[in-house]
Amino acid sequence: MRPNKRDELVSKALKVFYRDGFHATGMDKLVVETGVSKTSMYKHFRTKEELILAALRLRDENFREWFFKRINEMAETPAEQILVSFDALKEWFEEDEFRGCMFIKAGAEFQDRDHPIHVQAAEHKQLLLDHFTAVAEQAGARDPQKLACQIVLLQEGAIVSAVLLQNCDPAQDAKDAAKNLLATALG
Amino acid sequence: MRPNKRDELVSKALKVFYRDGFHATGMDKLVVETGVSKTSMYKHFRTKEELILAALRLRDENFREWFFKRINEMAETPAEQILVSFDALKEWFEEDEFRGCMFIKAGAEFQDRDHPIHVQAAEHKQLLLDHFTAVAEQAGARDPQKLACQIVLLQEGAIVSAVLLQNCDPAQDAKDAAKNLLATALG
DNA sequence: GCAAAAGTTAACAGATCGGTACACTTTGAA
DNA sequence: TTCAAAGTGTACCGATCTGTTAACTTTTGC
Repeated sequence: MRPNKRDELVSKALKVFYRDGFHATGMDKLVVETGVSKTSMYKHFRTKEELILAALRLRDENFREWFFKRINEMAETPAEQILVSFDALKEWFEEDEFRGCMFIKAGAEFQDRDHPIHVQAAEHKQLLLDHFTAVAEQAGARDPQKLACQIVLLQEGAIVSAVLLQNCDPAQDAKDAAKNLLATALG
Repeated sequence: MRPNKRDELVSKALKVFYRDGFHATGMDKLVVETGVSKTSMYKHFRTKEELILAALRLRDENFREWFFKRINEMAETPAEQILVSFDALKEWFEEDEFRGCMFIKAGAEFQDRDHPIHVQAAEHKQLLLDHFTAVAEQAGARDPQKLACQIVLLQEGAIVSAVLLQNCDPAQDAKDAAKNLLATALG
């Protein structure tokens, strides 16, 4: 199995799953949209679930890499990095292909807490939380874990609001709320 | 058509959709779980989509009624009402049957912004936003709309975190963040 | 008590689901 | 050049999907 074909499949499947959802995307649609034959798909992945898990793994890597890189480009100090994370989110929200958070959607479609897909979605959120906990520590927060929970909570809320609400600017609102939190947690 | 049978169907279908998801719930499963014959279902609703819309309508009524009633029981002043909304959410999170927000899930399974189900999910969020905008006005906030957006954003974030994160207390974290916001918006 | 309304069971369409089987072609390295 | 690995197309499997049909029973209002 040449690894590039497999990666190509996962990368294209990711796009379709993100755009159309997991249950709503059948394997036959993936054959058409990815250009990879069904036989080949089932050589690489024994089940649709395995393919979804691989797509989520790739999404997790891609998103965190982009998110943290963008944050580092925009700010240097830990406190500023927390704030500009909302500017990065805003850029994401304004993309044409923006369709909300893939892991919130995965958790919504596979609700059983023991389901591998739900578990993997939760792991992604935990990784983000761990990152911002470290940043909050560097920033000298009184209670870094709590501050990080609150920042992540604001991020989740901004994403959901960006999907379901119009006529408002959730990224900006969340950023302003974060400013308040930082002032209290650091002051 | 006796209205109570129809209501019974919608009410039971709501439970199944909430527990198992929309795409994952077939009409045959609904026949078994609701005890209503398939023929009768399709007399009341021409399509599954119409049934989902009716279930979401009921959920919207039930949830807002419960939420606002619980808030009014716990606090009298507008500012306090905003704060105790997070205590009400916490009670919800601790229910055995808690499975996240039905409207976030509906928006996640039906992503097209023009899709009737997505539209209806967005309307629910807008109604919540309108309510808290009015409360923020009563509380004398400088920018009631913005404060309400932020409060709702914290609520959404708390719900998502309650679903996907463990070992943390999103309702409490969100409440503390809301305290900060209120101090700034009212001070 | 009787007709109409509302309900039931059960079988059935036609499409799609995840997944497999088989025969064939392309690719890459020895 | 050759040969195995990897990929393709297509037909197919049984199950399940949304939705329909027909014959029958229960409930309800008058």
